[in-house]
Amino acid sequence: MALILVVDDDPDILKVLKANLEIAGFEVATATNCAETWQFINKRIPDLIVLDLMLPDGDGMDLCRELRKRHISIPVIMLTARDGISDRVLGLESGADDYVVKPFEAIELVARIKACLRRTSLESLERLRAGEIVVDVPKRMVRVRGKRVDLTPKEFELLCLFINHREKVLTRDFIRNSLWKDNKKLYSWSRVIDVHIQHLRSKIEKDPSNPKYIITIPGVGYRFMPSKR
Amino acid sequence: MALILVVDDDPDILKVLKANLEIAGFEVATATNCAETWQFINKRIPDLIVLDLMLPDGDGMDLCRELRKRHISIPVIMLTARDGISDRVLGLESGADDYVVKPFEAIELVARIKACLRRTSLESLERLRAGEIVVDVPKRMVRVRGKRVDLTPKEFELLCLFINHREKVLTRDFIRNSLWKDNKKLYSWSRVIDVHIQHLRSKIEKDPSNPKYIITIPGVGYRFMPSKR
DNA sequence: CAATGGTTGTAAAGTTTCTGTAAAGCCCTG
DNA sequence: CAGGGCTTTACAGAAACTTTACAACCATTG
Repeated sequence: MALILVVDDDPDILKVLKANLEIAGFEVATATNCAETWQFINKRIPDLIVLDLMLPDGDGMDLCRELRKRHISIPVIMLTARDGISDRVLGLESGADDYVVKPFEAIELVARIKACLRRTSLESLERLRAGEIVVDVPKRMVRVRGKRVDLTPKEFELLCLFINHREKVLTRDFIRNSLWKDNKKLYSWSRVIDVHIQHLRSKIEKDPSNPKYIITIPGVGYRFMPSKR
Repeated sequence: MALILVVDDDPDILKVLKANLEIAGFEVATATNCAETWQFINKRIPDLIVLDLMLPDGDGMDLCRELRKRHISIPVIMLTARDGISDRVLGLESGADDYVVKPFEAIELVARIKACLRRTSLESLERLRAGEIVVDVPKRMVRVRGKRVDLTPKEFELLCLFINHREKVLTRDFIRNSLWKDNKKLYSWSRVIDVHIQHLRSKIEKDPSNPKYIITIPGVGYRFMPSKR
């Protein structure tokens, strides 16, 4: 059954929700703040997150946005305190899939969770495929020739970028602008990209010194070739 | 609208798929085995093929390989029986663009078909053509008489310049100002341009010593003539 | 008609720039 | 403070660019 991560700073609410969700047949994990949430997510990706808007060490919306930025696209249901319209709009804009206004009936939450899971399981388009490589974006899992491969966040983003722009030549400028958004500055002469390419090759190529997927276009950039049509 | 050819030996599946795809606005043709598939393809090339892996008179992958061998490069979506070994084999062997695991939701298949068509139809834009030469700019790929040709950055820029100014005589001054922007100085007596022309000719001309595309205009420069039909 | 000078084709050598790679340092988190 | 991930650095080798030298060609000229 599906694993639900519930994040709220009120232990009473957590207790009630956990009980109700388990009755409904879900596996339940809990966290009380942003730090714990990340900690959990780094270990195991749940199928859905129930997220309180206000957390002691941060904002639920920021957390949600950050999830999306890292290509973690599992559904998020927000718990908002008041039902001010602005909160709803903000919640949905931040990438949440649904929201429930406190105080709420546990039954309603369960129903929304089920609906959300049903909806998103159909949209399983989050699977990217290129030749012998299969990327399950929500689970952040990559298989190459059937074998599981663990990628770091940067490597994962890089691979997604390549697959979404298959066959096109990506300049280093383009890659830099895609993976190092505004806040993180990166000197134009930095060789980080090349190094990440090196790491990615060593993980997905059969013979990294004779790459079949990530091809170097000297003087320009790199090209991802899923097959040899 | 796009024409989809669905190949499956189960008439029930065919019926369901046909109905769903037509609702989605596609024109649908069906076949139940390899023989029928080839028969159809010889009459009319569809925009996309949905192909069952197991067919009564052959293997979907073989059919797919055969398509590629005949340079029919329309997208193929495979229907595979189960996850597991099959997708490893798929990845290794066939030239399919995507696959869907049975049993599947019709919605997912439609979504994948749309994604696939969107990808491949966008690709046919941004293309330059000149006689037997096809240049795909974002992919930086050049085909001459159907064969792939690798160009260095300077050669590529030079070729694009020629194609964009076809039939016109380009002086060396003009070429120098176009490819060597201000920062890079280039002595007026340098012969670099001639050397690059030489390299380009050796890659795109059938007989480099009797060029048909890049014609020398003595005392002036060069002219690109794609005219031969 | 042969000599001359200017222009282009061509191959090869010289030079510069770019890339692969390993190793080391940094920074954050647990 | 240990470990993992990210970034920098340094250097060797590869690729591309440029120069150079010479042959071929053509037109003009003495």
